Amino acid sequence: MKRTHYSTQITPGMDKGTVTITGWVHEIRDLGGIAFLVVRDREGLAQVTLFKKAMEQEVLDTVKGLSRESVVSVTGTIQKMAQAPNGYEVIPKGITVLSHAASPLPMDTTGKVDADLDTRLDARFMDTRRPRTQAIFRIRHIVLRCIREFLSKDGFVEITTPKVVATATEGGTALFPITYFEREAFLNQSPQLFKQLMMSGGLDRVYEIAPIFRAEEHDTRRHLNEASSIDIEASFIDQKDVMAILENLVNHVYNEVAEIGAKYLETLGVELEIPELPFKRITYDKAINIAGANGEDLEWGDDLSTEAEHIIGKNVGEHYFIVDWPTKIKPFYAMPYEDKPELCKAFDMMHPRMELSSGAQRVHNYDLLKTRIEEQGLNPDGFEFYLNAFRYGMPPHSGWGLGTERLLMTMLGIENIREVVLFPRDRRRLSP
RNA sequence: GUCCGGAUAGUGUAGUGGCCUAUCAUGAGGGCCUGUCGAGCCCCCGACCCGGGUUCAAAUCCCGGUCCGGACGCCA
Repeated sequence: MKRTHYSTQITPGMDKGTVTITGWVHEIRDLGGIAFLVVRDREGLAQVTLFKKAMEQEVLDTVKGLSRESVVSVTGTIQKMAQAPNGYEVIPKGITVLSHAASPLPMDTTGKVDADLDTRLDARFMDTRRPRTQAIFRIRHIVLRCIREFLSKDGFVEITTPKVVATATEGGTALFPITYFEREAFLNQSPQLFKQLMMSGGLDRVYEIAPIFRAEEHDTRRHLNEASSIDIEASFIDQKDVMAILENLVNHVYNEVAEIGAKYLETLGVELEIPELPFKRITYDKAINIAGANGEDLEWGDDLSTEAEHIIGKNVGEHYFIVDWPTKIKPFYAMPYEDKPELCKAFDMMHPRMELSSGAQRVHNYDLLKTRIEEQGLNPDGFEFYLNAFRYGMPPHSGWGLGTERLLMTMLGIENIREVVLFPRDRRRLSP
């Protein structure tokens, strides 16, 4: 039962060697006197060939009783064979059925018949057996791993902040209320306040990759109610510095995926276009002018509409930053320019299709922060745990949050955000 | 939340009033076949989302519901 090799670790050069492979019955092709059993594991496919005359009856009986997607262990001899896929086949000595799969299957795993996304998500355990779906999640792993490597190398300390929080007073998006013993609590919408606390806390540079929860009833291909956010916060640097970190990170991730994930990109039929450095910078003023010149009129101080994002994205054609936003449409913690306080040191990082990230230099002055909270129509009393950290030595600092799913879907040209999350949570789906 | 579109075998589909005892593929069951690789061939099984209405006649038209897709809105 114990595997000696993944399917792709076996080579024709191992001719006559004995191996044990494990996996799922992908297909059985019975030609009469000869039969082919294709076993699929995480890495690929292996062909097991049965010459019926030369095979023990026990092995033949086992194969006869096999259903597609059953889990098997096959021990046999490697046969170098030019006609076989991968140049080798396994001549079995013994086949063990570890788990018998019922039929009919909830969906096809071989690529012969499509399934709707909804069907696939209902049967996600089977959907991820498909090479295509598996490729997406293997790339997701590469992305997350190399982000951790990149930030760690750059001096960032990985932290974990609470997802269960007490107050709904952070403003903006709607929160999911939950019951916390005898009190009401909420699922956190962002690690923003906590990562800032750690600037006062002296960690200097922190990052977190964790779920965020938004109770908005948005129902689009680029929104989720539970998403994964990549957040950084760093002291003694400004918004321009963290923008440089962000664009370098994105460029690095693309390069790593192109190299390490080449096999999976091929499975997906994706030719990665690596975004060039530096990303273009356009001001908010220029952004609304571009939108206006193309028929989407916005008042100064409006947030960008979906249509405006598309127009500007098409106009720019590659990753870009929008900088110098009106202070009033950015959160209270974005730092206003000293000489022009109606603008702030906030930025959005955009892919032509959608927003990927937003960030800013933060307000680190207690009085200004308190004023800004009030100006945004919020009550500073609800922010005591947060504001307190600004009273006893808070360094200037900056940071951003980057949507993992949006990074992935734009990278891979995937239309629906649900494709890049194993078990997406949206307006309707809560299971599995 | 608003608007638009949709729901037919396990899966993906064709079918816009009678020719539907519902198409095709895949799949399941059975059979033939010693080099398949989306194997091939033969037989067979399996479906009109739910409720109401119109009509001589409804998968098809109308109304309500449920579910799904898309756009927009909402969105640190």
